[in-house]
This record gives sequence, C-alpha cells and structure tokens, in this order.
Amino acid sequence: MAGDKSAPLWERLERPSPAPRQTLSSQRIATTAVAIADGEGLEAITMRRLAAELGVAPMAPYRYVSGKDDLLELMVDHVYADLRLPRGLDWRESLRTLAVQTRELMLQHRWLAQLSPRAKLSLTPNRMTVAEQALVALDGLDLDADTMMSVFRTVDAYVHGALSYESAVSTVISEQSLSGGDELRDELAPLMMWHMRTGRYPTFQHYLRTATRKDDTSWQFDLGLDCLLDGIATRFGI
Amino acid sequence: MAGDKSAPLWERLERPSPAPRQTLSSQRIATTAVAIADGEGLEAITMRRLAAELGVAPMAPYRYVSGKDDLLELMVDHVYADLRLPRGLDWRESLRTLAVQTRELMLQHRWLAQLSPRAKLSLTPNRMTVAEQALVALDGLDLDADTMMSVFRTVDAYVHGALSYESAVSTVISEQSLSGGDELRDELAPLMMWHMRTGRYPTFQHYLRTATRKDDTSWQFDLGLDCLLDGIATRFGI
DNA sequence: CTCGAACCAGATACGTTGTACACAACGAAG
DNA sequence: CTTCGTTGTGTACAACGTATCTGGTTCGAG
Repeated sequence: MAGDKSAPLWERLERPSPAPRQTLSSQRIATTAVAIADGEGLEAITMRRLAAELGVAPMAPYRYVSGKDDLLELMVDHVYADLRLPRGLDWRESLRTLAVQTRELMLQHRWLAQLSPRAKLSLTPNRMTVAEQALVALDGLDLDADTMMSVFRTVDAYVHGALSYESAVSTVISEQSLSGGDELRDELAPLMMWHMRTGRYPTFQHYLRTATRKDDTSWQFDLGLDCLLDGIATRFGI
Repeated sequence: MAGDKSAPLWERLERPSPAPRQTLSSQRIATTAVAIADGEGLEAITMRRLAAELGVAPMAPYRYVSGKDDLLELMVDHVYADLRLPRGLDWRESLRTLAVQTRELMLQHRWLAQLSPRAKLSLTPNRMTVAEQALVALDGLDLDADTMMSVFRTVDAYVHGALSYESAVSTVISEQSLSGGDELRDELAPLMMWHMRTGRYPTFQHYLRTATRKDDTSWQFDLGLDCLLDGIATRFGI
C-alpha cells in the first residue's frame, strides 16, 4: 500500500507516514492469535488472517515464527502462563487444583483440545513449569520417579479427555450459535430418534428419558476427578 | 479425459473402455480412507488423494459423502465396528475390557485422537453400540441414570486423554521415522537440555535421570485405569 | 555526520486444498 | 429406439501455507 508507485505524489504525501518499526513482536502475535482462536475457533487461525488482524502483510509474522506450527506453540505457551498453582497444599489438593484450573483454561481456550500431535507434545516453558509443580506436589511421598510421573499423567489424561469432550460440545454449540445443551440436543434429535427407533439401544434410551443432569458438566467432571484421586490415594497409601 | 472431443477418433478408440459402473461404494470409500489415514496420518486424507487411491475423479466420492466431514464420520464408524465387548462380565471387567480395546483401537488408528469437535460428537451406529454396551454393564447396580453415564464417560475420558498423549508420541515418532521413545528423546534432547540449564525444573530433572519405565506405556495406562476403577468401585460401593 | 550492514515488512507467486456446477456416459424401463 | 435417473468427469474458483525477492528503516562504527 505504502509502496504503491502508481499513486500520485500528492496522494502519497497525504498518507500517514510509514508505521514505526517494530510493529510486531512475539507477544503481540501471540495475544492476537489467541484472541482470534478464542473468538472464532482454531480454524479461523490463518497466517493471512493473523497478519490482517495485526495490520500487516501476510508474510510479516514469519519473521517471528517459522511457520504455523511455531505459531501454535507460541499460543499454547502464552495461555499456559495463566496457570498458577498456589503453594502449601498437600499432593491431593495440588493435583485437584491443577486439574480444575486446567479445565478452566481449556474451557476458556477451547482450541487447546484440538492441537496437532506436534503441538500436544511441545515442551514450552510454561508447560514445563506446570509439570514441575505437579511433580513437586508429589515429592516426598516415597513414590519412585516413574510412579510420580504416572500419577501426574493419569490425572492429566483424565482432564484432557474430559475436556476433549466438554469443549467439543461447547465448540459445536458456539459454531451453530445455539444457546446450550438443550438446543444442541434439539438439533441432534432427528438423528437420535432415528437411532432409537432401531430399538438397539434400550438402556441408552432409558438414560435419555430419566437423566436430569445431562448438562451439569462441572458435577460430572468433579465426580470423575474425585473417583480418580480416591483411587490414587488408596493404591499408594498416601 | 474420456470426454475429450478434440482428440482424434483413433486415439479415443485406443483408450480403455470406461470403467464399469458402481465402482464406488461407501464401504470402499471408508476402507480406502482408513487405509490412507492409518498409513500416512490424518493430514494425508485429501479428497483428491482419496479419489486417486480409488482410481476415480476428484469429485466422484462426493456422490457418497457430502463433504470431508462426512467422510471422517464414515471412517470413525467403520473402525468402531471392530470393538466387540464380550458378554457375561461384571461391570468392572466390562469397563476395563472396553477401555483396553479402545486403547488398542486408537493405537491402530492414531488419527482417532485428532478428530474435529464435530467428528468427536458424531453419533454413528457403532459408537452408539459401544455406549449401549457400557450402560448395560452398569445396569442393575442401583445407580441412577446420571451416575451411570457419568461413570462411563469418566472412564472414556481417561482413555481418550491417555491416548491423546500416547498416540501423539507415536504419531511424531512415525512422522520423523524414528525408531522409538529413545530416539524421540534424542531428538528433543537439545531443547530439554536448554530447559534444564535454566535450573527451574529440578524435580523434573530428577525424574529424567532416575526413571526407568519412561516408555512402558501399557504399564502407565493400566496403572491409571486401575486407580480409576478402584475409586469408582469404592465410591459407589459396587 | 556519514555510510553500510542488519533488520523488518511488503509484494508477488506457486502449488495444494475443499467443493460448486455443468456435463457426459451408462443401465434399465417404456 | 428413446427416455430418464444414476453415477462419474471436467473445469473452475477462492482460500490456504509459504518460498523468494525487493525496498525501506534503524543503528553502530568510522
């Protein structure tokens, strides 16, 4: 735009002077990208879209991230900075808090559940910190290193699995501009009816008719989490 | 190609006769797509690639699936047909078997862990069957409908979370043609060293030095699963 | 104060993707 | 033989990630 040689000199003089340098930074790229993904989902993340949002040419962000994969890693690290584990809790309270906070993080940034295998394994500073804190919470309980890590990863697996589902529901609801679980079920009703008419799923059908907490996702999450922590506590006598 | 009117008659006569009709079917499309995804990952699934593999024009499969989303659903249902839950087990053995079989399924089809939110929620016949069987296994234990579903989903969440990680590792290993966890760690070593040199992760570092079962993924999976089932059993007295 | 190198963003372009749409070849029915 | 519904083909387009080249800006060394 600023280098448009075909424009008359006088028009060019009218234009605002070129933006001061250093308009971009990893920070700004990360926050902008996260804002896009939070608002419109992971598929709205496009190098071109990001550049447009930054007010910059499509290729400009490539100075700061080597490609889209890099961008995703940057975003992940950026949001994980919000996880803060309070000190002075016992192992169970620590893991529980971590789980609940991770849930909140993943509900706020639903795209976290859709990362590529690469991005899932990315060793970013803020994720390392989370792992360290979890391991610290499990230290001094006479568990060997493998067991400590396994306990942490088990809780982490439950959280990620639960939120994979929870955030998928939430994503579909928002993609279709529905108001909640009820409207989603309305949307799915024809298909569900079709399945039920086959008569192959009587127990499922009974659930559909009698359940009353279908959308109480916090209750479901907490219930599962507490079962898991119970099991861990008794198995290792801690 | 076959309809190229500008070609000389003789050339047209040389061409192989048009393929017999009904070369395509949902079945053939599903198995072909699954084969591609199993061998080369989810990103290798392209409508054009699929068509090429089927020996057909790029738009041909659209007669059978309305788009890529549909194709993914078809693939999911196709592979879930392999889950067979033996009868006559108690609730715990049932859930355990289901979990282990789901793990095997997801290890065999690593792309299952990378599905879009839409595909994750897809209500396909074979997935309905799995849910039904799980609920049947939990029936008659004096649990209310919400709790039954919650227990099933808790176990399912753990399995999916564990395999989200496990299959991400496996996917990266195969993408980079590494031989296993050791080579993956070699690859990541420089980055890990960098983190460790910051001195911020002493407990993690201790784990890295002393752990001996880093790649014993079955042990980790079973351990977590048994903890979870223990917790469920004691909490509900079943 | 000048000059050159290092840095930063812009412009252009290529190959690949999902898919809309119009058309053509076939099998069967009249 | 004609007609028609079904099934696969051909062409086309907008949007994507990103390689590469170009030009303007900044800053430190002389």
